[in-house]
Amino acid sequence: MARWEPDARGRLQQAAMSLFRERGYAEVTVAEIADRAGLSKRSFFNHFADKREVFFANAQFFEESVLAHLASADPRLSAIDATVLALTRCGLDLSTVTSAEDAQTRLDVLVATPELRERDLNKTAELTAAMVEALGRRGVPPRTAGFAAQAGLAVFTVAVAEWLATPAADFPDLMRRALNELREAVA
Amino acid sequence: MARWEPDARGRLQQAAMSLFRERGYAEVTVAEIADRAGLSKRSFFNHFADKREVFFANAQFFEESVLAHLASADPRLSAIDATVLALTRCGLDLSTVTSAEDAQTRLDVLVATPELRERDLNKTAELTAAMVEALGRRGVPPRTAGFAAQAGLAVFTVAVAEWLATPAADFPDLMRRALNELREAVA
DNA sequence: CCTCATGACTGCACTAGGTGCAATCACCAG
DNA sequence: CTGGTGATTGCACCTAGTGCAGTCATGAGG
Repeated sequence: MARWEPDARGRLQQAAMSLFRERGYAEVTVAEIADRAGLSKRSFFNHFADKREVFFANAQFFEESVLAHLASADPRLSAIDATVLALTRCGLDLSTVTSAEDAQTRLDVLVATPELRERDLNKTAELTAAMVEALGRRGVPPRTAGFAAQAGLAVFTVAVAEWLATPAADFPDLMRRALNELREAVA
Repeated sequence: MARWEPDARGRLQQAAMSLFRERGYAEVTVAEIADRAGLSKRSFFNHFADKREVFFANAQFFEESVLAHLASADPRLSAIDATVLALTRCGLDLSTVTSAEDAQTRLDVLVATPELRERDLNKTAELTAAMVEALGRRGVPPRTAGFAAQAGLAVFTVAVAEWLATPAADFPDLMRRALNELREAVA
């Protein structure tokens, strides 16, 4: 028998998410999360830098996915096309892993908690920076890369919101439409 | 003689900014800020919701300025044109009130402090939402307004960075150039 | 079989951000 | 003279987060 139950990090994440869903982020203490996971408060902070991070434990997976798709996109594509393509594929990947309801409840906790929205913006900014770097490796100048990455993510956000509202819709099509709307908006 | 020195809020803000410049945000405690302003820690939290807010005390002024310019822009202008115009005027206003060095040192503290960068993203998001609402009052549909506001702010950020690097440059021209670059990037 | 380094986990003490509540007291209106 | 207002405060308290020293099963090597 193992000295400790396996996957402490995963247990903390699950305990946290269920508690957040039950009572809301603000009403849950780190000590409670750790308790439910069978660990100490101190151990929680060995696995997560702060209380907010546990909510974004799988967001890193998303970032890696975007970057991988971006790296493998046809080098002849323009910055914006490569970005939108990568995010489209990412969205499709995500929709196979996560159900629309899970995504929705997660989003509910997010929008209900200013502290988490703030951190979410930060994650998005970090992702943007990483995408700029990835585009840089494709020879895209930084300024252009910054605009393309921000535009791509704006389009993605809109498309995901649409998809949550109508899960039957075709995601790549939603991305195309949103991109066209953005183009018209800045023209 | 007044019971209390006037402008407690302003004193707190000044005390905070000078301490942040001297030793960096993280090395300063709220108690120290309150001390220097001749107030108690408890009073600090009567004026500011948390430690980060004191750094953005005048950001609200900027938001009001943007919205005023947006409301007074020619109604025949497109969403993106009105947005960029408003931000251009705002930038000009700001450059008459604040010196480039002050803006630069403020920016230095910002970029050196993850906690403040996070809050800054939040402020930008709130401003975006307010701009979307203002554009809505001009009859712009929400989706278009969202894209225009985000694009405008992306352009503004780039133009301000350029202006800080070369304060002699013509700000409206920097805005025009940045907007053109964005259009090319998403085309 | 012994030993030793490793590494996940823990307890403890401590700092600092943040809140609720009751009290203070100059100022001002009636 | 009196009572209300409002900025300020002290105090008790909670929670997030950190540094440090210690525990102890496991696994490699002698």
